[in-house]
Amino acid sequence: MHIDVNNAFLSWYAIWRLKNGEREDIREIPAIIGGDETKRAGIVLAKSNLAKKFGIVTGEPIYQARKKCPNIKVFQGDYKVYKDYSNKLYNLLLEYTDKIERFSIDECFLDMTEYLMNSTLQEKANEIRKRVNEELGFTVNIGLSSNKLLAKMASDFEKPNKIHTLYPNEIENKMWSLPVGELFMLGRKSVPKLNNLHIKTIGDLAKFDLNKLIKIFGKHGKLMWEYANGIDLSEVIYKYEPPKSISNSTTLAKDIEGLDKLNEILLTLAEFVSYRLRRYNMVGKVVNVGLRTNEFKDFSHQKKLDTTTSNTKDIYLKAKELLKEMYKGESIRLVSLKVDNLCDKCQTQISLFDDEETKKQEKLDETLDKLKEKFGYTSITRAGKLGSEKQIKLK
DNA sequence: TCTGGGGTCCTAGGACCC
DNA sequence: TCTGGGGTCCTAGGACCC
Repeated sequence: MHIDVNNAFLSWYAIWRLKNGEREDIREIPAIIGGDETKRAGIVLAKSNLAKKFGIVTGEPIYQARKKCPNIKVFQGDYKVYKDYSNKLYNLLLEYTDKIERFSIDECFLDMTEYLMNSTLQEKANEIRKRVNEELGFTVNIGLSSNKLLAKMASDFEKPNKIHTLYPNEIENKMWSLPVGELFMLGRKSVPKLNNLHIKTIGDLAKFDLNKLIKIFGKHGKLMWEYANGIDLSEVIYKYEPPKSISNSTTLAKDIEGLDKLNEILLTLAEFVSYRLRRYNMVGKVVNVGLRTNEFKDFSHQKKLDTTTSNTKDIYLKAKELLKEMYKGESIRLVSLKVDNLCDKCQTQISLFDDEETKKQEKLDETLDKLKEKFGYTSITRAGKLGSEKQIKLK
């Protein structure tokens, strides 16, 4: 079973508003959830069905959406609200099976093979659909099949508040006539290449020569052919999976130039990334700094650390080093900082060079973290980044 | 006031080793 | 007799997802 919340961010924000005394249901008007335009984050994150009728699509700039529908209402939404409703949904689903994969904040896969008791999958799905609507106040689409890929494709059929099946014997009828870009994992780069091979529909792809696809697309070629034929052997991953990397990035309110200013941003990011790392009780081995120029050119550099760490200072110093070697004076729009190759802190060996300075830094981070937990993340900050604080926002 | 943010996985080239 | 054949690790860039 694949469960997908209809217009998740917008629906959730709508019911939160209603609960907080607003009369207007933003699901019933042309409305979108969007980022902050004054901070150059003005893109459409979710849309109401009426907004969709104007041709507004997720990911496009808000100003473009306004051109399509001049009296569209724009809301900024609230990530905490989304998380809250996502958890409510998850808890309801736990009544049906504990084999749930949280694929994203608004999508779940349920392995129902051992949990049907005396009812059919259809009956269970219908009960879930109804209960979510009545008890939580929003709607979901549910896809049913014998594997994850087909269930996911099924939940994407007609919306909202609907249940669809896509069993192997239905593939030809229900899936093969769709445009090839509708297939999961076929994005905006692959579609034109496939079209050039005269592959327009998922059916065309399914019947295309597998070896040719592998020659052209490598592993991805095999995957897309299997998906087009409804083949997917992957399991529902319901056990906790620790993250493999942790990153934060920020689009700056204005382009900036110069190492000093960029370093300030890096420090803010290093503080946040390492704070999150410590909250997971993990350490990382690789630091990666990414930049986007005002011309939307992306580049990045990465380097291994001598020892795994979650220290703000270690990560910041390495990031600074990377920035220095990659920065050639461009005008910068976005800065990102990622810590990669993570592992549990308790599994790592204590470094031979775990000197006094490292212990001091750990103690400092620990103290700052406690203050942040108690008084809020922004309650305390480093003097070295006071200038950058207003230019970037972190959740 | 033109184009977010957080992830995972893959590929290709180069360094280095025996 | 111009310069083999494995392998691993590291890095940069890119595709895709929600």
